[in-house]
Amino acid sequence: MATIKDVAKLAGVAISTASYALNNSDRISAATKQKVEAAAKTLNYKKNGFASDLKRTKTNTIALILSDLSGPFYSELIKGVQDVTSANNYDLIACNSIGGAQSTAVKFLTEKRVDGAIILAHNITDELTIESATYGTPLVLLDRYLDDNHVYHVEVDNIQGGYRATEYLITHGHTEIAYISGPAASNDNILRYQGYQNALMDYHLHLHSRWHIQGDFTREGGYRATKLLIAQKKLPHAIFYANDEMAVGGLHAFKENNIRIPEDLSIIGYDDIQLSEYVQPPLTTIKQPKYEVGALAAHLVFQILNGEKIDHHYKLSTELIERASVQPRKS
Amino acid sequence: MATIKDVAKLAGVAISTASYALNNSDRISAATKQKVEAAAKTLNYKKNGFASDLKRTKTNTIALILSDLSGPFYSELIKGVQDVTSANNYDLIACNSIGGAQSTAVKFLTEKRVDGAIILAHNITDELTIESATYGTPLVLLDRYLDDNHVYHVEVDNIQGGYRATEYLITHGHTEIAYISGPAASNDNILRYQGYQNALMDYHLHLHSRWHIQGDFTREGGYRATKLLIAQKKLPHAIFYANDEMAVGGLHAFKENNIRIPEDLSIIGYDDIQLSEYVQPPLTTIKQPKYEVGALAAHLVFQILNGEKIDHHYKLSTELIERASVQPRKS
DNA sequence: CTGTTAGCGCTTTCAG
DNA sequence: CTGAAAGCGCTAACAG
Repeated sequence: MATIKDVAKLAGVAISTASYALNNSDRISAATKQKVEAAAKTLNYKKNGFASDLKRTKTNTIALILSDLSGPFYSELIKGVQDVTSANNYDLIACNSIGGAQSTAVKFLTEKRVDGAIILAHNITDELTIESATYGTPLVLLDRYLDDNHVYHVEVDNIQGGYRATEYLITHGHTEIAYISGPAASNDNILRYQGYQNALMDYHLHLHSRWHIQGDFTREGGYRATKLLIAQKKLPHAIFYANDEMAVGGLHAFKENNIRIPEDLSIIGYDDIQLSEYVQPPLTTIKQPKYEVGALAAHLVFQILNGEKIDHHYKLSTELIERASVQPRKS
Repeated sequence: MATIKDVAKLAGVAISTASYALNNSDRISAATKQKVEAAAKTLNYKKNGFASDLKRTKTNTIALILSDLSGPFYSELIKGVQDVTSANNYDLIACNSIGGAQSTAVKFLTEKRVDGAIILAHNITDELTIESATYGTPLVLLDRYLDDNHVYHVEVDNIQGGYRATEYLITHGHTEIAYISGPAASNDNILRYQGYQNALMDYHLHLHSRWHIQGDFTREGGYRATKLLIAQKKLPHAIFYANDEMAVGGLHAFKENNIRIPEDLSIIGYDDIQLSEYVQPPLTTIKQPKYEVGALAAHLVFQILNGEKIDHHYKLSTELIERASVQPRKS
């Protein structure tokens, strides 16, 4: 492999000259520059990125860490991150955190291979996160809260979202509203449930534990939870699924049991995934500003990188998307 | 930032000793190792990944290059890649090729930041690809063919897939079959069309140019192409959409015009995207073995990395998924 | 088992 | 405008 040394030799100049020429410094005469470039071309010279990163002690790349690269992608979020990253002339790489401490994500975080990172992956431990943050890599967390001076947060207001969903159901005349939850450990889930409770309370409705069914954010889980609900003799008026995937699973269950949505029962989801528009009936749901989350997170990284003092916490709000899965209750 | 030098000093050993200790070499006594590790801990030492990559001249990571990180993800494909990458103890990063020569992808390819790459991105030029391959990075191309000694290919048999789709329509009694194509430049599209032509020929059916409508693989494009088809006075018996996205768009168009699928007209798609199962009616389509493509591609990278001599070309076959959008023609 | 030392390939002062 | 030289942080001979 040709190095800059070879290029310099072939061009008949000093190494530093070659380096300057290749990096478009204006200290180099046009003629010299030509020579060097020609030499580089004939040798098929490629700069070694690591060597220069090492020297400059910065990488110009930030990482987006996700629990699973192959998972359901937050496509909009990525787009947000991507747009501002490239606007700042930085590179973006995505890596997964499968494998915990052995994962690519941890390695990149830990070995200073990136200048900053945006994390949306529950399986990176808090300790590791703090540790990485401490030594100077700006870290923006998207899915949980960590009280550390070097860690920043952007979250969407899940309490408000949960509240809106529930309130919408209530104002459509439903009073018996079930909540099919995500995994108990999920922060998002806890907050949405919080919103659900608040709404119930504000409208003086009772919270029945029989209508809090455990799900897990998967379609399958939504299906099972719904079956369970159906197995209980009495149905609620409406169901708030903690995410759309589960609502889709629920739809299957209802179909199997000949329960019509929204005639017999209204349902609302959360997330506004692509599918929700196509399912029968189209799902009314709470949409999160995913693009904005991504863009904001990336912005923060750059502000921190620039040494600006900024807040540690940002909260974005949600939007209700009305489709056809909720109907006023005809009493 | 603490370096290995600091660690060595604090531990009272030589730099090399520290390095060995940190890398679990068995040449180091347990006691020394303890000392070094303790020192590293108190200094919050993190190895600098680049420095060691530079020294070892390998990175242990391979890249998966996609046209757009935020695009419709080939989730299964990524999973395939991921599984074999981590089985080989390698890291995987995904980067996007938006921005052409300025993109992260090109930078990583070109600056030797990865040991190998799998490319599924039309916007990386052939020249660049070959150039990168030439200097030794194993490259596996997923979406096109390039005749270069250093470039490897895995593709799914699109001719066969196109043939199957068309044949399926024919054996259901349809003789006037339209083809809504992808972008003219797309290799996949060309091959699928080839299969379509072959099937028509084998069954002695005519190829009418009025039934070859230009699309672009997007939902919107499928919608427009379908509108166009509808605007012509006569409808075909069936339509083969070069991908599912376009078929979904087509469905919208038909709905608007009160044309019932599959009663009035049968349609078949290609890809088996997640949506196709949920759309009304569920889409009959050609499924590609995406996971296998990903896994095989990653396998190849490692074989090449190990200096094994392997074929330059692999072809996987497709599968027809029967759902409800095709109906036998009642003449 | 431990220490000395020579680079990996590049950037960047600092003198010409 | 150009060149010599000093490292960035780490690894791996090699010699004790």
